[in-house]
Amino acid sequence: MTESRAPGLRAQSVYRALRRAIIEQALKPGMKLPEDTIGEQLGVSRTLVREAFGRLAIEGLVELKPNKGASVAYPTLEEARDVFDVRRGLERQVAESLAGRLTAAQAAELEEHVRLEERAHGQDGPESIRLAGEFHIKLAEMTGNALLLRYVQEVSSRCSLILAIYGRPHSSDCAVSEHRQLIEALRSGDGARAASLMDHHLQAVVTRALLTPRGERDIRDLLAPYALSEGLNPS
Amino acid sequence: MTESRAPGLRAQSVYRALRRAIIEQALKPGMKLPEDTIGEQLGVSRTLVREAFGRLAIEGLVELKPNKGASVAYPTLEEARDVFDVRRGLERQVAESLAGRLTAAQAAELEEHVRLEERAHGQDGPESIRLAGEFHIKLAEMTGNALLLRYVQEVSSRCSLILAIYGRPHSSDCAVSEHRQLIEALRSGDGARAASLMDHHLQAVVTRALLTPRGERDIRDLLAPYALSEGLNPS
DNA sequence: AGAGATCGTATTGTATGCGATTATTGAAGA
DNA sequence: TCTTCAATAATCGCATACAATACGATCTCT
Repeated sequence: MTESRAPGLRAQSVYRALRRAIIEQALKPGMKLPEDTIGEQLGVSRTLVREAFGRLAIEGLVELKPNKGASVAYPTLEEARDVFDVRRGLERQVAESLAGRLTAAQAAELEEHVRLEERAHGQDGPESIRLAGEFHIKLAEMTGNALLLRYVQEVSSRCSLILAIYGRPHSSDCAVSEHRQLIEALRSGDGARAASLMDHHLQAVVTRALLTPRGERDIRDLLAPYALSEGLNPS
Repeated sequence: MTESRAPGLRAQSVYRALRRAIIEQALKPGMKLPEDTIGEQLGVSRTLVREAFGRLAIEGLVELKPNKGASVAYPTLEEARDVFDVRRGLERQVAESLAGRLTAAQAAELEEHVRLEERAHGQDGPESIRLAGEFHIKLAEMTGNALLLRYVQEVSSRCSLILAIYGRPHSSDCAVSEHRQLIEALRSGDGARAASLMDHHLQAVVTRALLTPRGERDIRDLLAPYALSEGLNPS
């Protein structure tokens, strides 16, 4: 009696565990993911691990090369742009769909959330990042459109991964004030304005996080830590 | 030597086979899908079938109930609306992204495609439906955004399934003329107009296919074929 | 010593097996 | 005849077993 739960639930647990581990960067981008090691660690067989891998691969969080196994995805800058573009489109739709249809309770919930964000601001903990992400998820939930929610969740995950790779140390990715404005626009029922705000907000995230040219900017910066770890002295 | 192909390829074959079978309604909505029957039929083990099921479940083509197995999805009208809503948003984005950026070759390809559609019009064969769907896929491809393409493919599949359930006999789902107008708008670079055309085009598909109230409209209509097949005589 | 071949090990891809859960059949009782 | 319940059969969830491939180390030959 290890802990036999409902069927199909352990599979999902594995999926969720890996997903979180990737997003929180316990598993770093590019890292190799051997099936049996992970299965062993999580107390399940390779079967379930593979199942989780399949799902994560579809969501773009792991890469799955034939006969070579799985590794944490390492999106290229091009893929990153694609993801952000789609995300903007998706969340624009969220905003349009929500404008003027927000119940009082929902608006209150959002404002409470923003308050939490505000408090967590300053501390650069993962808390701040998580909250910022959850704000967008909450909005998607409120549309009542399950598919839209799923897509937003997916692109959000991928964005986390992307920012982990290409983002600045901690740019506190979402500005709280922008969230506030957005709520206000949604309340007032101005769909076009809400959509536009959302669009610019996400665009701002990209520029703040510096998804711009950078990238293979300077090889020295990429190599410096390795040099140090080897006791070498970069000129 | 049955036909051992590259590894991982058979898994995908199973996925594709099932996907097509569902979309072409060889496997009808709601139909039960026992793992070993299908595996036997396709010459693979349950393992690969399950893998395919997982993917198809994510894409909303099969439903997967714990301990009860898989069946072809039978979307509710609500889910159907959600899917079409998201699709409109997604394809709006396709249109905006493509407006003014169409190369001459691409435009030519689209026009050729529309010509094919026109020819296939009239015959109500599945050919006509397939072509109409492919037009939208082609557009998504041309954006060069892999994620956007994937999402559009997914919602397209689901729309096929939905129209199979709730659609009129054969409403020849896309009007050729609307495709023509759209191409013209894309050429001229008028993004707003292209987006709007796309939006209305897809809206028109919904109304043509009668995704409106209907549904559990009249039980007699649903039962009539069964009565006939039993030699019964509906009053 | 270095380049290349060869063998062993690790890891993946797929099939099969076992226990558990659910569906189905049939018989007994009302 | 209809219901109820039990036994059996079918199916699923998951682990394990086996085959194929890729990776790495040793060994050889120049």
